[in-house]
Amino acid sequence: MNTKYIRIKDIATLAGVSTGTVDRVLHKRGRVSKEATEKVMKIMDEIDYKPNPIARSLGSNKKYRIIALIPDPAEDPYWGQTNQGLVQAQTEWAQYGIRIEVYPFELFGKESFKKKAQEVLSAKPDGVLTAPIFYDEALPVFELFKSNSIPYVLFNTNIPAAHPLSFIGQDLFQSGKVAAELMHFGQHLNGKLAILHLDEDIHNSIHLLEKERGFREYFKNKSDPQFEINEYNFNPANPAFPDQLQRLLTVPQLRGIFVSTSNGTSLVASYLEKRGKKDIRLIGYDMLAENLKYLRSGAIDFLINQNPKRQAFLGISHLVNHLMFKEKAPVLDLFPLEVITQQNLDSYLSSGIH
Amino acid sequence: MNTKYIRIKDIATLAGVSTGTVDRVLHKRGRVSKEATEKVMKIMDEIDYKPNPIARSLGSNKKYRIIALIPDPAEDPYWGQTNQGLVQAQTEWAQYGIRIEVYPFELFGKESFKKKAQEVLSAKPDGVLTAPIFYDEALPVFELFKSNSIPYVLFNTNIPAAHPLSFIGQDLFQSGKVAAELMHFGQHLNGKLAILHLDEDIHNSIHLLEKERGFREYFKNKSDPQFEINEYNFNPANPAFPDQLQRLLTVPQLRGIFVSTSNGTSLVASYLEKRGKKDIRLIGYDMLAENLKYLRSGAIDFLINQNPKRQAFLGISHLVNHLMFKEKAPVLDLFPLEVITQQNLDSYLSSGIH
DNA sequence: AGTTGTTTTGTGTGCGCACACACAGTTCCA
DNA sequence: TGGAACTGTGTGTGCGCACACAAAACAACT
Repeated sequence: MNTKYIRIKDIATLAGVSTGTVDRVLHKRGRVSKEATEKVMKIMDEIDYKPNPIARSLGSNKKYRIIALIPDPAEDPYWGQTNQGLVQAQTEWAQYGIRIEVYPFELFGKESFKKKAQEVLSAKPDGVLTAPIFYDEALPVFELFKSNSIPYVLFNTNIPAAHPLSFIGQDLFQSGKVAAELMHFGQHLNGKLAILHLDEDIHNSIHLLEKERGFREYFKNKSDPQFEINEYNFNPANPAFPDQLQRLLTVPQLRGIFVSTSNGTSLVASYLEKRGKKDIRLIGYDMLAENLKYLRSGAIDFLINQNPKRQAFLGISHLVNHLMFKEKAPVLDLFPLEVITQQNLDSYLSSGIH
Repeated sequence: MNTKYIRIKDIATLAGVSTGTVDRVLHKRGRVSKEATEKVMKIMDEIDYKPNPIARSLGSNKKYRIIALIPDPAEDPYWGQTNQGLVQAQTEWAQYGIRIEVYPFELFGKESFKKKAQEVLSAKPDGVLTAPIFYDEALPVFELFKSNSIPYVLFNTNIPAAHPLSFIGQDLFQSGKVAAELMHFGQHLNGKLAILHLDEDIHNSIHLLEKERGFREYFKNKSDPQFEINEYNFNPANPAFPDQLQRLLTVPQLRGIFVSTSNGTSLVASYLEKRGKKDIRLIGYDMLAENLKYLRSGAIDFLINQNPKRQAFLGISHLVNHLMFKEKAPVLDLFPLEVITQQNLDSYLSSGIH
């Protein structure tokens, strides 16, 4: 159990060349004769050389610039939490010479996204972290990143076709199933359930549809109480929205509402509370301040935590590990589907990011 | 936003001394005149010097030995998971010259604990991670550690009086409340609830009593369905145990069972399944293989995840950061009270340790 | 053989820190 | 008054690696 680690110097000795040559072979910098390369390669095959990441990052005294291309954090509390993760990552990695710049785009602005993406490109960062919420617009951007060999990590919404260095997020289909399970649990009366999408353009929002699909899937072979499931697509920007919502709440035998977006839940909760919550179960997403308020009051029964803060933080970490320590990031980093209740809420708040 | 970081050399220049002197002041090695110390201290006050942990660990090319003093992992699946966390920590930190040794003691053996603790002491490790499940026996051991200035981190069970470098675990009182909340949720009939402790010596097991206290606390101001709560202390080693359990399940109007230990839950579940689960809700702890089986089958409704694996892993990490990077570990690292259900189970399993 | 150009190889320096060691200055006592 | 014993201080080396640069080897021409 000797923990004596092999150094470049050792390889050099074994191969009968100098450390410089080994270095060149390791980094594929060329300028090495065929013979020397082979000698080194042979030793490398025999020995499991693991470069010391600490010495590596000390030696190559590089500064890295990472750009986060995300919806404007000021515009939306969910993305505000994302931003917190970035700030935390910045603090954590600052001493290693990592600089994180945020390029915000408008939450519902596809054009804004495209424009900012271009800016990111011309800024030539060492790495990019982004949440590709517009599928159609995102894909060509990643082609550009790829051809400029800028590594990029995705979070929140996955686009496997983009072949990112890493994706960080949740299994949204399964997330819908969890919501359904919680909706179903302990119910003893037949009735109706509502899936509520609060978005401007539901058809371009795969992530919401995935959740709905999971939700419905769960109930396919459940019959204990019999439920009729309906979905509603409301646009909060629509003036008729409050009316639509009011009407929804008066649907007879409504047993529960599942809100697929993090922002809408508190709104529904407020309406529900106003007219007296008559056993209508409410399930939504994320620990936004507003949501927590209604979780505490009991208007919201469960929240599923997507943990945007940690998603962002880990996104940066994966990039840093890739750039700085040449470690390979997990292609898929799926977060657990955390169930937040009135009673475990504080334990989540105080635990920060692990 | 200049990320130019301050080095020892810079401080030396500013203070008008050499780097060696600064080094001595920083490490309190003595052999420095009052004047020089003051000069350096003055600069240190003005400037926020953060030593580069990377260079630091490279420079002081030290190897650290950490001993984990835990119940025998082979004896018990819960502690088996703990051990997995240690293995993972070992892999992670091996390249930094950290060696982790496990000193197992018998799960119910106080004498064994004392004996092993002595061995740990004479092995003179650089740090110790331990789960002090025997309160009375643990305290004097920590006194010894302290007087030998061996830093120690506690997990699983907290003994604040031991003043460890760091404690990692959960708020057990709150954990009981979460269990109660889940037990209460969606119930609509009056009846009885059982708290089940499966332990040899309940009175020395503060952690179980804490959970019970939290459980009862929750129901203090709940009356929607009216519950009568009884606790049962069964000793699994007792031959009468199966009978006792059988009898418990036939208690009329029993609505739910809360098992305070991770191991017992699956046993109760098996009995429950055998006689047909008639709406008796079952809540227990931890993602042990057996528990997961019954969670999947529906016999167990919820598990609260104490995450022994991550507790152990982070325990080591805190120690390493303390030893190697001289970072101060959080005195209290409380984990979130994770609620595991049939549907989010897999997302937890696949996510590993974050 | 000499010059120039090209490829290959080795050596040196620095990253920021820890720590050993050497040196200068002081004290103390024979 | 010389030397030992001690104190304060600065310098030097090494950690393992990356990378610049110098040196060497070779090739291709005059």
